[in-house]
Amino acid sequence: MNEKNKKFYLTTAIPYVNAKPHIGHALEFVQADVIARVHRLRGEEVCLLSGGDENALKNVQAAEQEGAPVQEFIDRNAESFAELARQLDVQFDVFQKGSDRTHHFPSSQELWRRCAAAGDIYKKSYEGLYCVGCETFYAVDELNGSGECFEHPGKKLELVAEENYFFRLSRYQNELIKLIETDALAIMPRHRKNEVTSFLKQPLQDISISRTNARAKNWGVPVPGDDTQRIYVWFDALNIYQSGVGFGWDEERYQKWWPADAHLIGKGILRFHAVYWPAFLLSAQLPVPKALYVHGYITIDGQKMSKTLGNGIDPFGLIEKYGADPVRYYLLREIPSGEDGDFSIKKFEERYNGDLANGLGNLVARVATLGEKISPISLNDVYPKEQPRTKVIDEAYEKRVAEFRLNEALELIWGLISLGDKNINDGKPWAVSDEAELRRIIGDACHLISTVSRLVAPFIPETARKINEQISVGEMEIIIKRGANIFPRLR
RNA sequence: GCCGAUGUAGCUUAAUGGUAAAGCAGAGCCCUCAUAAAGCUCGGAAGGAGGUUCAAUUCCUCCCAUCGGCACCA
Repeated sequence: MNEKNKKFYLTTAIPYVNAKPHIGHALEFVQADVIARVHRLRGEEVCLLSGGDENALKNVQAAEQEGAPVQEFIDRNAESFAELARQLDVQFDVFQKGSDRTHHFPSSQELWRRCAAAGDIYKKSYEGLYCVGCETFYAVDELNGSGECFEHPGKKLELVAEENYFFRLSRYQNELIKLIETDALAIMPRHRKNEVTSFLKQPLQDISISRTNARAKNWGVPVPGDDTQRIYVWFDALNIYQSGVGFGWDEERYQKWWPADAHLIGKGILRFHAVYWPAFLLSAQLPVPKALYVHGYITIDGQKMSKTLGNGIDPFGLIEKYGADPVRYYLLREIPSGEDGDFSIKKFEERYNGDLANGLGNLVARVATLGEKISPISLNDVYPKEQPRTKVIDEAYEKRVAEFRLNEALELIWGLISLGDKNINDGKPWAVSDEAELRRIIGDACHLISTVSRLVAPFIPETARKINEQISVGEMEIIIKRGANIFPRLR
């Protein structure tokens, strides 16, 4: 296989930047980073994209509430997301902002024009109950007993008719079903795919893809050829996946990267990615993404994250206290990749002490101490006996990553660590006086550790680097140098 | 309410139509190279009720609980 020339284009969801990032964003960033690093280590050319959904009305409202100019507000929040990525050691190749007028605006307008050219965009008037206080539309069942919104009781809602542009989603129903059933657009985990296919059994209704300037507060991408309307945020935000790699402004770049090999998203936005987005692309006669990886949500101490409970965990504080790798490790190991998971400081510290300090860190420390005296060890003196086992684990690992079961990939690696500890206990190198025998035992352990380091590298890159500083298996010899404990035990 | 998913040891996760596996936590033993680390042993589980089957944790039905979606809200 010629993997050297393969490209791999992965995206995170585009967070809307009306507030600072929380631990859920950290989860998604880290998961994406691991997948990207795995492909990079295979020698593929990788592009990992994130960005900011900045054209949403919520951003405008949040900015107003704070009394800040909208652009300034979203720039500040978007920067906070980018900063989180940096602190987590997450390497984004592109961070595409939705408010970028140079690249993103023309790109979204191009997508619009293509859909319009296909005859899939038409005007229709829409009627709804509008609360002036909230400046949003409400459905009847969202209102209280007297037909008023909960935020502004006593205030009558207005029946507002508005003319918007609609997208002929209904036209793509059959194509979408085929796409998803055949896994041309693969959705993982499996039950998320079922959710979408069952939704697609219902007749699809066309969706509105614009807002009047008044409702959009003159914020967002203008509709091509109609400056009284703005493009609806979802039509626009999804296109960040394309605008970030050149669609509408750099054809060569676009051809190189598109279609995306995978979009990593949270379960709450599955429909937009599995139905609306491919439909827009089909209409525009553009390739659709190949896969969706869907993760769950994080609870804190078993409870939903909520502002009113104030139980949010600040990812920045966590990284500052424990370091990036332990945070990455927890999110990747404790949270099943495609499911909901829980975060608590107690569990975090248990994972840290159990897996990182007593497990990985301790194994490296004991081998480094035992081996330093006889370093360097010539590879001629070593026959790595765990090689066959390593190979099996290697294959299983690849499979778990491809299936978006990152937590299980880590579980496999920790099995190898356990084996390393057991081999040392059995070999009792501290009691061995025969030097050849000692070299054999220690060399073996070093081989195993270097495998662990290689496998663990996409997950906890800084740790892999630290391991290699202490134990490095080269072409000819193994060099061992005892250093500081990689994960000092907590307490 | 409708549609869907999930429910396995104290916790986090596996596998499986035929004796339910692992890690952490707990108890005991043991080693001493290592971060009062490691290793070994032990106890401990399938939400509830039915059904299909020689046999169900696995397939089906119902109920309960949790979660998600129910479309122009990101």
